[in-house]
Amino acid sequence: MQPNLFHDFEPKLVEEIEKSGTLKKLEVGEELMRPGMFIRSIPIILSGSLKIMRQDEKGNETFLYFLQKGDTCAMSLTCCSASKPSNVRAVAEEPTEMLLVPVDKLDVWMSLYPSWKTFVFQAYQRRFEDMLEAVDSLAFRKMDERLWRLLRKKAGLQEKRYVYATHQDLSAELNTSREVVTRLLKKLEGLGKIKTHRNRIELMLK
DNA sequence: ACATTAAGTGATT
DNA sequence: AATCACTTAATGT
Repeated sequence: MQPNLFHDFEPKLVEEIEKSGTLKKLEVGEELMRPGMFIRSIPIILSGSLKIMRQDEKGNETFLYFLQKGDTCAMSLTCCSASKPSNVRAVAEEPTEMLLVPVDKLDVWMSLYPSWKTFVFQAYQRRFEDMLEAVDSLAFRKMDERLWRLLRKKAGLQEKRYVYATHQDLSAELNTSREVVTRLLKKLEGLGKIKTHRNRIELMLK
């Protein structure tokens, strides 16, 4: 085992992990867990990476985050202790090795080893940060809709009108960059929804 | 004609 | 989607 990975664990804890953990290897694309599955052990990634995704009813998947060397699955931690099924899907992004630790050890180690508590805490913190990023990009991918709404709002929701504003102005209102607005406007123009002029946008409300 | 500002583009992360 | 670097087009003086 790689001692460097567990350098801030108490020797005693490392010993326990080695004793109770089982090694598991996944090839690219192999699934570790899917929504609905119950988990009876939590993984600690030794090498490679796992892609964690959320799945909606129709099977559309949205990326949540990657688990890499030294990471553990925050979902597993909560699912395990609450005996709830998984609500995410985990697939190997590359050949991945991990250590599977039985659930029942968690609580014991939690109270026994401060470093384990820290490890778990940090796992949550990192996951949370990654999730925020995912949320951000999701929220921002609605930019085309936000722009279209803004234009209609500025046009006063009336028949064919002009909006007097530069791309810069619009981008400032939407908290995005001028280039993005330019490109989205061009897209809208291609769809025949608007016509662009200098300092002015013409809404084509048929 | 020249300078300034708005708009368009491509590449990169 | 954001940033950067750069080009091109429109406008004002």
